Amino acid sequence: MRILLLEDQTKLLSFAKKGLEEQGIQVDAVSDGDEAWEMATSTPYDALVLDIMVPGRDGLSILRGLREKRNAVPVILLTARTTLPEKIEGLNLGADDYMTKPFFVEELAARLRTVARRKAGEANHLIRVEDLAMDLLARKVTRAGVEIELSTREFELLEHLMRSPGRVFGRMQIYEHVWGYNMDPETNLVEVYIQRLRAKIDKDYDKKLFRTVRGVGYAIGGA
Amino acid sequence: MRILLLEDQTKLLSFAKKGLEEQGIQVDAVSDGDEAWEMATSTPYDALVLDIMVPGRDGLSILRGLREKRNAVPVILLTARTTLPEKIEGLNLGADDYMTKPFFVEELAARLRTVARRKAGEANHLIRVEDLAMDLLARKVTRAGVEIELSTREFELLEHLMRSPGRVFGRMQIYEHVWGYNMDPETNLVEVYIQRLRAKIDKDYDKKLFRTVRGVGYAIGGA
DNA sequence: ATCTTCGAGGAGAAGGATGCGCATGGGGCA
DNA sequence: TGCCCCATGCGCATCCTTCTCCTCGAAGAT
Repeated sequence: MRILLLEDQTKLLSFAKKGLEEQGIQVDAVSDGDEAWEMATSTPYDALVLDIMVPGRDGLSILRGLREKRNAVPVILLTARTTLPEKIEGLNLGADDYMTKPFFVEELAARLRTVARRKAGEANHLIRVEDLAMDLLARKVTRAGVEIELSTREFELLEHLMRSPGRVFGRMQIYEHVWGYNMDPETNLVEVYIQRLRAKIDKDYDKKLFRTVRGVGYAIGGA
Repeated sequence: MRILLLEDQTKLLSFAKKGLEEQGIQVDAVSDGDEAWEMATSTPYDALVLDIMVPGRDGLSILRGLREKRNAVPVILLTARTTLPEKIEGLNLGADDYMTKPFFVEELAARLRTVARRKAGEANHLIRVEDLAMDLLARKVTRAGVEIELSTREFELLEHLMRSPGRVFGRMQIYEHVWGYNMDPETNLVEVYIQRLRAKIDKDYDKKLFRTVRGVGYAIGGA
């Protein structure tokens, strides 16, 4: 799970980030609203935690903007204890939960898992590996936000690999899953398609996501 | 979230109740219109789902009665596939959305969350995708402000696509939603209608809204 | 230890076959 | 008379095969 955390008190920010990461939640931490907006609109997070009062774009404004763009990412708002009306407004705007500062990091982590799971039924069609994202419903793939055109076979092969990042698959295994029948030992289809995916996905980037394990098979990411 | 569900086919009623509750929606299920009226006027529900054709007070009558009492609770109507005029009448009476039976429970749940999130009274019968706008009430479609004439089938196919911008639908899926029964695998109806919509909507514009995903289906818009 | 050799496995490129989706015209039905 | 549906031919993206060249790594020689 990867989230964006917006909070302008840098001390609290780093404290919360650390605590959440101990619980296995990846956190991108920012203290400026405009920066948060940039990241929220360019990265498919599993959830956002937004402080309402921050420099730049405030949390409510970001939330409103996202919902107008039909972005249903789960959002938890952070409010000062006094600002009740804003809580209400936040929930009306489509926030999933709110927390009053100060808070226990453990509780924030628990709520994050809850809202992420609740939305999972609607939104678990996203698979991410590093900066590579696959949207199963829209059948689109992007790397670093740039869309990549894939044919049907290419897409399905990539999907299979991305569902288990880091895991090495043998050729037979891949063939059975993606093509659906037993492999003619003479063919090199898998190699050909791996090569095509490499050309489209790894070519323009320094960081290579595909990994060849000689004599065994292929894996994506996870290192 | 707690809702009232009125549907006279008891089998469908219990099935839908179960499905919605799995998604965390509390459901009071009734099969009689008079009973539904009693409960709707005495309990503050987050939304109502009303079948139009039921024994006792019918769904449209309940809706009308509530609006006359200035009750702005969100309402989704259930209609048979054939009854087009009643959809429009329902929207005119202040319904927030309609669904054609049979429907997928997940979709009903999604729409419930949508209408419940909206502020009461600002029901929105406009669906927009980029510069393409569909008015469900007036049953009119415009692109860049220019009105486009569509036949009934064309309209309903477009409506289905526009309700989930960017999402790719398979031919069978489309056929089941728009035509309502199982597809003869030999027909190419969907292709023909997509082609017609393209001719009317995409032809004169540089930016193409329709997207073909070979071997899978079609989508509209979506970034 | 380091270097050299060699075989198998993998990368890469290119061309033919396939079948999906586009396009269009015509017949049937309210 | 529109609208809906069916049927047919064609073009092109996709798929798969084939062939060649390159790379890796083991094993023996120095």
